[in-house]
Order: sequence, then structure tokens, then C-alpha cells
Amino acid sequence: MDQLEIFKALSNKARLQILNWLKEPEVNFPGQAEYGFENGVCVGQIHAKSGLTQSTVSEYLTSLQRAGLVTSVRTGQWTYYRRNEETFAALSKLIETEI
Amino acid sequence: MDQLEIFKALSNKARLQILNWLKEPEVNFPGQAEYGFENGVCVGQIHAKSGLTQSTVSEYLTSLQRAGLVTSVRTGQWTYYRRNEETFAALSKLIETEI
DNA sequence: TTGAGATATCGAGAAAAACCGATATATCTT
DNA sequence: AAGATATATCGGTTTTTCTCGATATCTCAA
Repeated sequence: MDQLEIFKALSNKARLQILNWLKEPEVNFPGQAEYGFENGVCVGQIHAKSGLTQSTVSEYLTSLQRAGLVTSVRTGQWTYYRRNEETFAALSKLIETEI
Repeated sequence: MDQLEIFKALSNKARLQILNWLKEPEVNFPGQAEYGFENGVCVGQIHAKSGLTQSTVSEYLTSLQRAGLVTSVRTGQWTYYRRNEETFAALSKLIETEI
């Protein structure tokens, strides 16, 4: 877990917003319903909601993934992203005890 | 507590290092001993240890303070900085539950 | 196998952050 | 009042981040 990379990933309003949306995918991405929420939410859904371009959203999701804050699964033409709660828990503990 | 400002403040190696040093002032800033550790550590001590210029260290400490991660007390010609553990505890909880 | 749709990558311009040296301000000492 | 010391602020250069449009890649469907 690279703490500096994590903090950099969290240092952006749009990325924080995405992470927050992903806490409740069913609520925040109703358009995802027909494809299911098992694997997370696909890039297009996040793009549509964010107001950012597709390329920016894709890059942001990649950076969140590099930081370990989300995981992704490719299924067909879609890439699904979801939160990696283990990293959040570890980060919380890290701040409580190490930083 | 402005989470974005906090994460930005934490997105820098040198600032993370300073915060870490301030966890154990007696160990990391022996030069501070003759002035006491009650109020924290003065800018010059941190400057001396950091390898950065005085102006940069001053600015970094100010940014850490704006984020609420440290507090400062001016006493005579010195400004002492110390960690604000309440913010770290709150941040840890925030990550655990809200973000 | 061709076209359409979803995502990733690339190149670029604008904005912000990382530093620095010089200088200002504030305090202490004499 | 004048120097010395500690810290803060200012202006500038370099590096990084933000964000976009264009394009490439990958997969599905016809």
C-alpha cells in the first residue's frame, strides 16, 4: 500500500465524488441495473453522471485502481469498477496508528 | 474539516515526513530539548532536518496547519508546531465510515 | 469481416504545486 | 535605536496535475 499514491488519488474532488457514488451503486447508478451490480459499475455509467469526458473518467478510474482504492473486472466490452473496502479499512488504520 | 484540503496536504513526501517526525519530537528533534517540547517543535529545527529551504518548510507547515493537521503557537521569535491528533482521529473515522 | 459500441491511450494546453532565493516582518538583546 | 535571529511572504522557474479532443484497441453483433 503506497500511502503517497493513495493520498494523491484522493486529492481530487471528482475522484472523491466517484468513490462516494460507488458506496451505493444501486442508488447512484440506476442505469446499471439491467447489467447487474455484482461486478461494480461500468465506466460509461460513471462518465454519464460525472460531467467529465470519457477519457478523463477512464484515467481517473485507472489512477484509483493503481492506488488500490477500486478494483476492476473486464467483462465483454465493459469494465466494471467497484470500491476495494480493504484498502479503505487499511488506510483508516494507518492514519490511526502510523502516519 | 475539509477533506480535500487534508488529502492535498498529505499528498507530498516531505510533508508526510514532517508529520511523522512530529510523532516523536524528543527522538527526532534533540536540538529542541533546550527549549522544551511543550508547545511542539520550532520551524528552524524542522528546516535543519529536512534538507529543504526555510521558506519551503514555512510554507509546508502553514499548509499543514490550514488542513488542521498541526497547530502552532508563537512564543517570542519562535513558532512551534505540533500535531493535532484530533484531526488524525477524525480523518481515520471519516475514511472508515464516510468516504 | 465489417461496423458499432465501450474503454484505453496519446498529445497538448492550462492550471496548480513544488520548490527556491530574496526580502519583509517580528522579536530579542544590547 | 541597532544589530541579530526566527519566521513569513513574494516573485519566479520547473514539474506535476487536470482535463480535453482525437485516436487506438477490444469486443460484440450482423
